[in-house]
Amino acid sequence: MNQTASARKPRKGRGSAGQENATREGILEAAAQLIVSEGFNACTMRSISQRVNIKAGSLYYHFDSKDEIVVEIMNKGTETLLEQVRNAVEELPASTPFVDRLRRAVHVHVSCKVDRDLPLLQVYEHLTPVIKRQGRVVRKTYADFWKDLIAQGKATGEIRADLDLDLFAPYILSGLNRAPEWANVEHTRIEDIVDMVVETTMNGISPGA
Amino acid sequence: MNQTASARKPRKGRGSAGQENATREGILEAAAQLIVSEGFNACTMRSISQRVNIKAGSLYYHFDSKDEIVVEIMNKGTETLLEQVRNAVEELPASTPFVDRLRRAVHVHVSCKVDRDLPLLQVYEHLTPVIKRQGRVVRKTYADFWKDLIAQGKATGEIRADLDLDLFAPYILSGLNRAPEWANVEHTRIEDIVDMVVETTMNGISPGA
Amino acid sequence: MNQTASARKPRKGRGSAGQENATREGILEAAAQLIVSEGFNACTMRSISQRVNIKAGSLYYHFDSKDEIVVEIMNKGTETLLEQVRNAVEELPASTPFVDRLRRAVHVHVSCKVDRDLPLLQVYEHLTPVIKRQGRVVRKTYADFWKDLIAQGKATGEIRADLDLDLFAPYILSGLNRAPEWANVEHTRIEDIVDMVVETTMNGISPGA
Amino acid sequence: MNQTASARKPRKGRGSAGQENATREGILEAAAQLIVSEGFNACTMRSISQRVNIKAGSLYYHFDSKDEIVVEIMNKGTETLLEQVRNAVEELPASTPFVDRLRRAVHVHVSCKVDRDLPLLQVYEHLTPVIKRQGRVVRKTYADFWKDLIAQGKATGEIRADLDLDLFAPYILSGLNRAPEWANVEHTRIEDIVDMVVETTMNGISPGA
DNA sequence: AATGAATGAGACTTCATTCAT
DNA sequence: TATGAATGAAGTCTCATTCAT
Repeated sequence: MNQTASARKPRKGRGSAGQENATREGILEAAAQLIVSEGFNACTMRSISQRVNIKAGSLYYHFDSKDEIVVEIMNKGTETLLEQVRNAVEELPASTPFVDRLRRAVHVHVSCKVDRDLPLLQVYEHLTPVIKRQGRVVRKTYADFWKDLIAQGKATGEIRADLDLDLFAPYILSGLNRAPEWANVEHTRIEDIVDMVVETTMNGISPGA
Repeated sequence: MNQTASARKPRKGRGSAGQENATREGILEAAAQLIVSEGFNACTMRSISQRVNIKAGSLYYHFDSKDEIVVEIMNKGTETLLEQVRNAVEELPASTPFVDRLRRAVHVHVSCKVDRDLPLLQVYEHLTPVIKRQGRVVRKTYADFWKDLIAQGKATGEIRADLDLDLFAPYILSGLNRAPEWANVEHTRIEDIVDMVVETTMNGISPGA
Repeated sequence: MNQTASARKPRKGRGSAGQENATREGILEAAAQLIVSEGFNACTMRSISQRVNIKAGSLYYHFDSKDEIVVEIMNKGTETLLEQVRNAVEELPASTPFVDRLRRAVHVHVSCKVDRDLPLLQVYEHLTPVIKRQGRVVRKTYADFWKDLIAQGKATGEIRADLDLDLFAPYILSGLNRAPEWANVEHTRIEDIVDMVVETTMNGISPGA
Repeated sequence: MNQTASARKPRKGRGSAGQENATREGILEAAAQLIVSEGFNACTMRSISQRVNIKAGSLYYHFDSKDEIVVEIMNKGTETLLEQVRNAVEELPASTPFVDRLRRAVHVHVSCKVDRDLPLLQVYEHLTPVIKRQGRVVRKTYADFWKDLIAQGKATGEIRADLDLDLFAPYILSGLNRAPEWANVEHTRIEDIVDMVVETTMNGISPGA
């Protein structure tokens, strides 16, 4: 179910997982905050360790390398986002029209990507392609969710049958992912962003629609 | 026209500007290639200097800092892109319908972003938000071009009057910029990408269109 | 008999010495294997502990320091070697001529130094002079055995009376100790090595002999 | 002629080789001194750099890695030793009997291995097998010199024809190399060592000789 | 007996930058 | 214009060791 979880170190052992996980999560959270607020280069093992109040070397008790930390952050971010969006959409009544499902998904996605309390979800945009590559698998899972979502619209005839989902899904996600970058979040209401995206996505920008 | 030109070192002074510029351009080109092919972290002052066949310290005769190099690359990339796209669109007869202008712009934009011979144009995606911020001004110029383009469509009634360009322009650009990332360039024809983008942008994905 | 025994931790106290010793030996064996197969630097407290299936910190219940481990290995190696060689020689009938005693000693020494199942005996060559210094006492015991052996030859007139044993004994041992290093053990029969050593030692390399 | 020389970095460029080499040599010398006097582990990049009065990072201008330094020391040591011994032997009149050639070679070898002013020549015994392996080639050259030397003795009938040089040469060298270890250099005259080695090597230890 | 977690010292290395020549 | 040599700050990581539990 959780694809990266299985890749985690089996260190924790028996029941003390609570405590163990606390430190691990703390490290991930701290690193994510650093990346998002100060930039990727400012996220050093030393700066991370300071935020968690341990010494730099101690990080290596919990992770094998800085890379492991970064990759786990990246994937956890995507996983969390998937969870949030999926849950929100699945909460909707089965009869909900596609456009409303879409709106819901877009809304949650953008909200999350902009929420300062969820640094893990914003890390992605700060990473270099070289690192991003290590998140392909998880990211594909997320893209697949969107493809499914739209495919359902196709099935009910609410979406054009000839739409190539393999092209369209990543395309729309690219636009959404950069919301924090292009929308001056301070001065734009999320609802306006969502409305614009949903409206143009469904009906396009030509007046005939 | 060249907004960063004023930031250049006033050193050149005499008449040998030709020679000077050659080296400058060489450095920028080399750095861009490195960033694109090996990743931002692999682009060090030394690796750059090797590609230009000089020693690391000599770079400082041409640039004040690495930052200057990177920022200039970034901005030059955007400027070149703007030039390419603008020229292509302006070449069209004045009577060209909006949808064809759009198609032209999208085509050139995507082609450039994917062209391995134009590393400067691909650097942007490899940069961290922290650095990207230093390219706001030039990037705004490029966004303004797109806003203008669409605004013309509005003026002729080919585009819905209520479209908020301040939101829509950066949104569509985000999707386009990441084309190299989401479209498996090896297996997808650029024409297909362009068609999909133009079609959904104009008419949306609902079947009514 | 066991000169390092007195250096051991007095912890064991009670009666569970059997169990205790088992772990101690296991640790020493594991460390020796590591040193011999992966090199001295690869022998860390953690790598040792992994081989014994305990955690690094637990090693300190059995030993005070890594140094203690290494020194004990080194000395145990020498002690074992002494035991082996001495037993082999003492098994010989009292009337055995010197040359055959020598041959026996050389044979056992070289065989042991080359035997992959006796890592403790091969550790010595992997140590730095700084550490080796801590094994002087035990090593002197071993050298004394050889001096005695040759002295017996002197006593029976089978060896030249003017030979300075304090110089010669360590000299010949140096050559023997490095057998694994200089003899390509894969392609040389131990018997050939022994024959060469004994022959040249007894009669020299000049043809007159 | 000099097998490692060609492996050196071609950095120096044109004529300033004198200055360049000075620093390089200084670094090697300093490192060798550290290894010999304080042990291999005490020879860190920092401690080396302190002795040369530069900062640790600056060492990397002259060498690519610590390994390169150590390996070069090791090989330079062997090469120098070869030079010394070969020169000394070749100085002898062509008519010099084998035993005197041998004595000369042994003398120079042992003297060098014991001379505190030639730290490079003593480094070898402080190295781990893992590192030593990287010196095989050069060391083979040295062993070959000794094989040649003895082979000449064979040719003139001064040495037994049936002696297996592939076994004997490395064997005798092992003993000689450890001279500093086994001979208490403070209290033993080098001449006595040499005499013992030459005498027993030529005539063996049996009285018949 | 053993472990989980951490420490502190220090290892090697990289890199942008400087500057006399 | 360019270089050789160095710097200083910082980076990631390793390791022997400690100690409360």
